[in-house]
Amino acid sequence: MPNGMPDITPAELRIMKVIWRLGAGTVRDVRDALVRDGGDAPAYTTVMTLMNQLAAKCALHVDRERQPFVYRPAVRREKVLGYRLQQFLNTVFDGQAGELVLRLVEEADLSPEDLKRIEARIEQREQSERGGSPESREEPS
Amino acid sequence: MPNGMPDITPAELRIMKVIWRLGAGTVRDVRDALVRDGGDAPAYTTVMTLMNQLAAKCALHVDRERQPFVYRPAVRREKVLGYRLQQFLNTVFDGQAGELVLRLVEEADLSPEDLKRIEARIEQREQSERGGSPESREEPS
DNA sequence: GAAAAACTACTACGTATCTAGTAACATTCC
DNA sequence: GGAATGTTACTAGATACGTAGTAGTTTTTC
Repeated sequence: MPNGMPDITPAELRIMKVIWRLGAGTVRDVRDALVRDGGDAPAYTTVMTLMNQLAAKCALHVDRERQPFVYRPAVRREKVLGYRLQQFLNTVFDGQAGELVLRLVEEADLSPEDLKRIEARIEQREQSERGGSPESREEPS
Repeated sequence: MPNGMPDITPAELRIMKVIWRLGAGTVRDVRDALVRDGGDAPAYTTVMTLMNQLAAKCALHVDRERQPFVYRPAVRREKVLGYRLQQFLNTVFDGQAGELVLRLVEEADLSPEDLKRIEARIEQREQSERGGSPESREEPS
């Protein structure tokens, strides 16, 4: 399967985040949201350039029937973030997910609730690792 | 405190990783290591360019007494990776460390040993969170 | 329906990054 | 010491990215 995940730049990612939040929107919608979010929003035409680039790489879908054009996500947030995470993990931590998690647990700002959730997830994983997956049966000869 | 962390590009980071591994080395040492590591190593002069850039931004220290010049790290691996992680966390996951860790625990390739270590670290953290200072034990009444 | 406003397409420019070459300089080996 | 080899300094080009303007088109508003 070709991976097909579009390569989204940092500036483009900022746009995607707004669109994911809105569900759909025009250039103006996105630009306004950015203005509201933080002080330093790019110019209207800059936002448009980015959104068209995103459409060109199939990260956004454009409805050109409506005027003004309505843009909506063509890739799911989870997919994109997962891809970025994979890239980061490989390039910075050489794929050593253990080291990365350890660091986060030690240094990152995690609430007690976060910690609980994480522990639960680990339990769950250990559980399924032991008996769980139907694929990984081992038949001793 | 000024942050002072040099901004290291992806290509530069590949170099830093070799130098951290070697402890110290010449341009040739690094280039040879890259050749051995993977198939597609950059040209000798490319490696030199990158190493000089790293020296210019104080990520490497150059001993110009020796010939050929000997380069060694001027920043610690932990610091650099930590900085990158912070940046990644903020730009991609909006600082939501919980979400990031959860994802890793679910999807990343973690060995049972990794999981154990992580659990231990979480325990430790919850411990110190409750009691505050490391020495003060809290006995439930 | 004409003026005003909004929107879109196309182009452009500065900076960063990656890559590597060329020429000059130093070292080594007969 | 002179040729061969290795090293360094400087330069350069290609691509990507962020940013935004201008001109032309469409829509809205009197």
